[in-house]
Amino acid sequence: MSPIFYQKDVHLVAIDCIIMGFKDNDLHILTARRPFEPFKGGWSLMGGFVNANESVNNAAKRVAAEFTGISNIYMEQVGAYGDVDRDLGERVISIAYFALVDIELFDRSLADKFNTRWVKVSLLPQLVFDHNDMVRDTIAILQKRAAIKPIGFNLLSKEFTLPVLQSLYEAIYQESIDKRNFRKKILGMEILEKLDEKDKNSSKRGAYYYQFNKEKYDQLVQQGLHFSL
Amino acid sequence: MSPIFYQKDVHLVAIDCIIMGFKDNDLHILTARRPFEPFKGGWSLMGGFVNANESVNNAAKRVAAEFTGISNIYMEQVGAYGDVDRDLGERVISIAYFALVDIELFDRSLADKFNTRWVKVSLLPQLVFDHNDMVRDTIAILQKRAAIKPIGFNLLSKEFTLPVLQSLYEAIYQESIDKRNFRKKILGMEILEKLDEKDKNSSKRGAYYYQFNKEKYDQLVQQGLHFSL
DNA sequence: GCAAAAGTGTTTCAGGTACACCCATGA
DNA sequence: TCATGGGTGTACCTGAAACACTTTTGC
Repeated sequence: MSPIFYQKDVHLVAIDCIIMGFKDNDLHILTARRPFEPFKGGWSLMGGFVNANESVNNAAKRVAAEFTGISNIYMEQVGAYGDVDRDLGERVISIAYFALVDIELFDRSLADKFNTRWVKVSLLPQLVFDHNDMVRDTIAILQKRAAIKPIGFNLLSKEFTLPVLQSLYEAIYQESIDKRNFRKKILGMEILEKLDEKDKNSSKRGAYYYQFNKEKYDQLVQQGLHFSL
Repeated sequence: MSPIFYQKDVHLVAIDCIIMGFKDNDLHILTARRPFEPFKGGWSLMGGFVNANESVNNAAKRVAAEFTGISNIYMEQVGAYGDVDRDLGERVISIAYFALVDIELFDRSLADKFNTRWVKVSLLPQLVFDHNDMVRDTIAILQKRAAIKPIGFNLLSKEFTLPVLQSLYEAIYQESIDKRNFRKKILGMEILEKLDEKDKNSSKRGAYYYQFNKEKYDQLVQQGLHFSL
């Protein structure tokens, strides 16, 4: 009667990573030309398989690091994708994760090695299998999460300007934000530290650099207050 | 170089269902005494394994139906749990789903067959493996989802009273709600239909029955408005 | 001196929250 | 008639949204 008396089926379990970066005022996703059949040459997310001796979370970290050259990447699980014929080659259950990286840290030599490219989310081509679904689900999660948790900073360098931070949130929400309201909100939380240097790359006047202060954020949370953008 | 040249590992993939019902003004979860080693006799969620020829979603539906006798259950994926040693017996990757059922439809004969019991969420005992994590994650998701999608009705009979609906939301949010504000909000959405009959079980005066009207809800959504409780 | 981006406060409005009394009925 | 839960409206307050001008500086 109980399952233990039956032979249980085993499955290939894959990882697919939606690796996101931010540049040119837009969210970008790392994509690769698929080097195998089926769909050889089609655009694909970064993938790999879960090994017997590693946790699913670690497999995701391994895959993300393999394709970016970055360790300690911020990642969250998107979900498991398990249609029988989702991978037309063979039955594979895939667990998707999104990763938020500082695109400056990306190891460009790996782009050649794996034939990868950063493409704007807004210009994403058709991807193989159900990878477009994974991206769609990721963006939905990201929009909700970034509004209530300070995870957006993972997409920026340690030091960033407020105009850049705002354009990041505009890219995430896909809508424009009022500059004064945005600054009021983010500065009002008192989780940013203003630095003395300015970034003069995008204006003559220059914009002050800021840094995210995790200690102050933790205090905020402990006081029962919440991040909200 | 590419993964295809290596032997890929295969895995047992399980389903664990957090099956939720509502009675006695409280959320309840269906639990079972585990009939196998390891942890034989420990409290467990409803589980099963994914077969080679079925989608993960269908496996979840199959498992939920098997233990409740109910088909067409509302379910959502919670996530994949993949620590190497999460199941102390063997390496099993589990995909958790929560299910919202009208507890009236539960087939009580199955409770004996599988040695299951409905336990209040607030009194949940220690469960085997990482099942308590799954429940915790489920409740977090449910609290967010139920606030913006009309999924709570899946926990009630087709006809329900406003006092019952309110106590459901109080159970989900784990906080009391002002009666007048609650009614203002839910009735203001105009997605409920008032019936002529009253429920006299819990008061002498009786409370009117209402029904969720999916058509009206869909209209609401199409107008760009949103469910919010 | 001008173009181009950075920086800065106040008013308005909507929606959430708080709150207390009458009603219907069975026992 | 009384105890019990069902049903109803308003005032207040907080937080979001709208909105325009000055500053800096490289060219």
